[in-house]
Amino acid sequence: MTIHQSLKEKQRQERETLVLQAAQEVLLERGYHDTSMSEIAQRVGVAKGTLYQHFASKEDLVLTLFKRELQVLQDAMKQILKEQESVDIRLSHLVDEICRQIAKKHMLIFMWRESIDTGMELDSQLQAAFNTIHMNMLSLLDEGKNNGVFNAMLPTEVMLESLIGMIMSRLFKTLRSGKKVRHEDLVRYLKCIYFHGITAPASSSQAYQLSAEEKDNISTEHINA
Amino acid sequence: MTIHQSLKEKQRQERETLVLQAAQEVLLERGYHDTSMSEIAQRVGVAKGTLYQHFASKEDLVLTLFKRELQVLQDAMKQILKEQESVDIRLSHLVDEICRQIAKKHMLIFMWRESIDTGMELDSQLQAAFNTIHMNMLSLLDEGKNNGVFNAMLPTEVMLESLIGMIMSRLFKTLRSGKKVRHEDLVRYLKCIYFHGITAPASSSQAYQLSAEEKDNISTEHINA
Amino acid sequence: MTIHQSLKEKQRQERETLVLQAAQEVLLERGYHDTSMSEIAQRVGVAKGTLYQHFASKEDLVLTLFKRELQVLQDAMKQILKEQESVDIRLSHLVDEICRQIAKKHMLIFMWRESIDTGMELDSQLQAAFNTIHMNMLSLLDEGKNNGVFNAMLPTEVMLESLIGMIMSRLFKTLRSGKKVRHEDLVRYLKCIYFHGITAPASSSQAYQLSAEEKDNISTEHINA
Amino acid sequence: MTIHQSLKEKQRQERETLVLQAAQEVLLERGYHDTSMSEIAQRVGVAKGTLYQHFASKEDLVLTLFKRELQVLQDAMKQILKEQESVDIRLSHLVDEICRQIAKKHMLIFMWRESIDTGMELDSQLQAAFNTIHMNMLSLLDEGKNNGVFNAMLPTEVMLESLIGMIMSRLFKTLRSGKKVRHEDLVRYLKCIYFHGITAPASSSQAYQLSAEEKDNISTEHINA
DNA sequence: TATGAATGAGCTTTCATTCAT
DNA sequence: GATGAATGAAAGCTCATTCAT
Repeated sequence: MTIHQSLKEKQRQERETLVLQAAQEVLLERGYHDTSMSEIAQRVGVAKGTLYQHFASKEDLVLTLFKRELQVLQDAMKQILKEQESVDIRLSHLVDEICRQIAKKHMLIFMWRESIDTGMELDSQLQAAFNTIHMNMLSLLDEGKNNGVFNAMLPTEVMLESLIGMIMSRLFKTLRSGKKVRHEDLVRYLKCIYFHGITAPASSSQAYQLSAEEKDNISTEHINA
Repeated sequence: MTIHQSLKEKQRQERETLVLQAAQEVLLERGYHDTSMSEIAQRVGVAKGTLYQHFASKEDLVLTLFKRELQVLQDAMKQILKEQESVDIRLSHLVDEICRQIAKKHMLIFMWRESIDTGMELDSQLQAAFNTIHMNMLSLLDEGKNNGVFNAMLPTEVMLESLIGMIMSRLFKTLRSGKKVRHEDLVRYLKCIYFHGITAPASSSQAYQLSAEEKDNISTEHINA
Repeated sequence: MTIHQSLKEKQRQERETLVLQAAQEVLLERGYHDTSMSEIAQRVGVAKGTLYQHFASKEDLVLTLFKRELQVLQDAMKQILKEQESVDIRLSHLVDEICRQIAKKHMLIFMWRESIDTGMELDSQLQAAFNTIHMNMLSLLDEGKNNGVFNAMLPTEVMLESLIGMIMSRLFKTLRSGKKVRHEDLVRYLKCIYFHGITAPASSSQAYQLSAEEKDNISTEHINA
Repeated sequence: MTIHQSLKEKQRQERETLVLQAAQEVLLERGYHDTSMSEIAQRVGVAKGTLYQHFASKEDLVLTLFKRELQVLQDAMKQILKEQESVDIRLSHLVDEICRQIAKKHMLIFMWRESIDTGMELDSQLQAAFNTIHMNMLSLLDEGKNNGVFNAMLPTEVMLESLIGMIMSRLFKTLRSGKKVRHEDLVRYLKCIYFHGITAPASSSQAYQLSAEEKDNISTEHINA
């Protein structure tokens, strides 16, 4: 009986995953409003009604998808935060991870936009997930400011939002789709700008230059990570 | 006769402006798809049909709104590009201007998002306007790279997209709505990060430091908040 | 004063005629439902509101147009009926006249169709006009039957409707538009069929005869009705 | 499974037929433009949306109805053309059939009118069906002319259009609705006029013949008038 | 439990008619 | 009188959701 149930439960999970994958596809192709329950059902190969056995509504379906995606990010983040590295390197790794997930599917960008633009009342769980990520990143930035690694004169919130803005921009859609820039390079440039700005490194004093040591560090650890 | 006509024309313009304002409101609140012609009409206090005397369709209405907003930006940009200042200062002024416009109404952010996310076929005029702005900013960045002011190792496109990403983020919506940061400070921080990155300035030289003038302007309470 | 009034009245009449002409044009091009008051007004070069000073409604406008057209037919008919000719020749002339009017503008066909197909409640005047024409033609046919010129076994109503059906068909639209047949020939063929049928003229024997069986089947009660 | 499917399919067909019947009713009562999907739905007793599960659009619904009706005519025509009878008898049978169908529901008349008057782009299938019927009738008439049965001096197209005009007139609507004439008689009269004209048959023996003198009279006066 | 036809609220758009100027 | 912007009822159509099978 238990086995039977767990088998059924397993099948249920599998179907749910299939639905979420199909939903992701359509969502990314058409956007929230032009995504119809019919099309999702069709892609999975089930009837519309079946979707409603897994999800209470279209919104619920999308929210669930969002949560799963966020969970992946949260898990990766947990690992990165535990690393025995300096803040800047941990932050660098985190950026790598986010960009990697974005590169796979632009779901993160999509979520971020939808959750802001539409009224789609983020339910408490999703809100919490966003908050956790938010807090963790703020902590990282604060730690860096306390350590003298990051500029203490910048409000941490502004630092965070700037980073998210840069990452969640059209960068990946536009530049990657045109095949102009390799993903790794793109991320490296991004981090370079975020950490050091676009101003040219001072030739004489090396203010903006990276020391040879630092360069090695970055190219091997931050950038190539 | 001329007076009569100009009076009617004036009224027409006024009503059209009212419609566009109402549309802007609803658009910002609900997003394109959840904005209904009914609600716009209701807010202006006219009948639905009246909207169609000014605009051929919902899309036309929104596009017109977009064009007006972009025109303001384009005009300001024209002035700024003519300034007899160094590239970094001109770019700084441009960022000021964009942020000022965003602060007034978040229409720019909205436009930028909608124009990317939705298929809403940007008509050729709007496309051209976007391109002009894009080109001008790329020129500015290239000039800076040639002058040795900006980091020549960064691809100009990436520099541009990063800037736009930072500006068009939730920053203004989130931080300004919470009244945590004064607008001027917010812009200053933003530029600081974009130009110099979040890394702490090297102790010796002042490369990453804010000018004395700038420092004074930044109220310490906010920075330390 | 009277002169002044009559001048105004004259202008009024002229404008009304212009409106009716424009209406006719659009009606013929697009059909009743796709004819908009706006387009009529535009073609005349007046404002929509002006139309309503002449006609109470769109339906009234069209009805008035119909009446004028019918009046022309009625007047011509009056002359023809007075002719000192045999019935068949008078009928022939009448057919000529109707076809001539149709050829000028297909308004007659249009009227006939609209007045049947749409519910457009024919107002009493128009009804009366139709009736008058109807009666006159029936009289002509009856006279012919009494004179032994027309086949007395055919119910007059059927004779009339057949004639109208033939005339008001696609004939003029189709054949004339393709320039296949000259108008005069077309009318001649039409009358030939109506008067003599399509059967080949008997060279020797019974070309025009009905079989005995058919004759028996025609119930005399109906024919004499 | 098959049984289950066929049951569903059957129900589907039934409902579709109901919709088409209701559509036919309203169409006949009000004409294409004044027929609303709402009213059709109301008469069937279903929601508006249901109609769109069967037909892609209002036009599609009507076109489908037209095709079904034409198909019935085409099938009957096929049989008639195969008959081993003289052309005039086959044509006579064809007229019988068309009139029979018109008598049942005036859909044929309606179709014929709408297809001419409205721009309703007859889709290629319907166009083809119309053409087939057209061609078959022209062939029949030509055959008759070649056989010396029909008057070879009349253009076949004119013969055809005259016939259609007579049949598709108000005859059935008007006369049948007044119950003045029995259907069979009506058709017989119609054919009598079409085959032999309204002119009285020659007095002496041959019921329907014109004397040579009369013939001359008509051909010179009526026809050449 | 899966199905998919049915539902109906709600959307964009049209246009005859009105009425303040 | 002439004007044409404003009106608003009504149309065709969509799609998330329900529910009988």
